[in-house]
Amino acid sequence: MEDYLKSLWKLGPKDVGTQELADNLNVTPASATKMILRLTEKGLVDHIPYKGASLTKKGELEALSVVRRHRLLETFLSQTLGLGREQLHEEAEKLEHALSKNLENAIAEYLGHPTRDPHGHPIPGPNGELYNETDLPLSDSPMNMVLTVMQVPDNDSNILSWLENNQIHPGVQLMIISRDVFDGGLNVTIGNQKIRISSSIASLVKISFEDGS
Amino acid sequence: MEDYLKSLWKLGPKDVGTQELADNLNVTPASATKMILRLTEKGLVDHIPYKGASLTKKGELEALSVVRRHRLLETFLSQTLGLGREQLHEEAEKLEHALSKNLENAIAEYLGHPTRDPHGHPIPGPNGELYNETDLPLSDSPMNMVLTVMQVPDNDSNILSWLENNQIHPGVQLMIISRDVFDGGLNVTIGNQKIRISSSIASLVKISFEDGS
DNA sequence: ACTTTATATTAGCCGCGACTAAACCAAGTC
DNA sequence: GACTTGGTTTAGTCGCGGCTAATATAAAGT
Repeated sequence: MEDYLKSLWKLGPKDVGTQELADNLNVTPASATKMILRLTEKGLVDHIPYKGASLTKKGELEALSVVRRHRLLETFLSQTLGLGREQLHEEAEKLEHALSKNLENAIAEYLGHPTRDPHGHPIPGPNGELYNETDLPLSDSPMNMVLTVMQVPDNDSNILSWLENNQIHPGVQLMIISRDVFDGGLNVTIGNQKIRISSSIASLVKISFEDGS
Repeated sequence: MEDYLKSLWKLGPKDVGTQELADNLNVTPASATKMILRLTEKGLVDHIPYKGASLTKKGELEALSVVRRHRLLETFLSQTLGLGREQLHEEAEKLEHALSKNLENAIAEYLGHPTRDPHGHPIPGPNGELYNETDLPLSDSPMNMVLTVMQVPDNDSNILSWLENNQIHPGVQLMIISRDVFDGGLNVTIGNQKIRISSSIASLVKISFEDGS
């Protein structure tokens, strides 16, 4: 149930189709429909048959609570155990549903109430507060400017490992040198390395123009 | 399922009755019977109808794995977040089922492969190894000897809070001054305090004669 | 030996979350 | 306007883990 709310949040705020939701959760469309009905019953979701589903205010708060637990856990596991960024998502995914409010608070306290997880994703506050998102996809960013990496994806450990191997993670600075006209691939400098980033990956990395500190 | 294995282990190794098991898990006897049948089916439990159930070798290993996760988590949460001893059990209870082998290993590594949890309970090894238990109940211990507290109970936060308030926790040294003939209550000195410990609580505290270090 | 009593078990139900197979709807095509 | 098509929903099933109510069994007392 919490997984469905989280997916609806991630795929939203637009109406999400059954298929899309099901794919996201590795579940059949039939299962998704059934769950959507249950969530609608509980007042967490608005559902227009044959159209799609979206979170109600109540559902959104619930979803943000799950996201908060997830990202706090990632931060906590990274900080204490030093897990690699590419392992965090999977572990947090399992633990998030078993995290009590108490422990959530203790962890937040311990970490000094962080606002970003190790992938750079914003951590919702205890009441679902989420500050305005201003980071931009690397794929849409201007050339020849110093850019600070702010966010990397969390859910694909292959991509994450590749990024890690190329020193791309939050806080790192880089510059786009050229952009391939045909496929949108980027040539970037990072430190004194030059690497090429495919457009599909570049669209998953978010940057800001300011120094990320 | 894991909870049933854990309870059977805790109440064992004797045959455990349906009632006793059900009480331990806050569940009706009917539910316990049903689960016992399922576990028997899986080869984790031996069941003699109307008699009781006990773990098979396979079931015991599974149970020990759960206990290991539980106690590692308690140790981890205590160490990192500084949770009070009386909060640990409840939180670990929830998380233990969601702890991957990977994370279990990482935590054990981080903690330096501890052999006791914060309540002094032995932590089974990764393959279920459990060293010989030599600690004795305080209630059965001789008077006028320096005793080292080795274990306190983990599952009753009221008792645990009381013990904590009276400085009784693993590592502390105390001495039995006198034993009530009628109810078995103990008068003990601990530091320069004198306190009385009821026999029911004394039977839950385990000690050793050696220095516990 | 027969009956009482306490404990165990079975039967039948519910909710969650998954599945397959079949029916259904909305859209775009001919 | 009828038809194909692709996504959606419904119907029916399963396993897990709970429950209540009814039944069965073992053990103990008369």
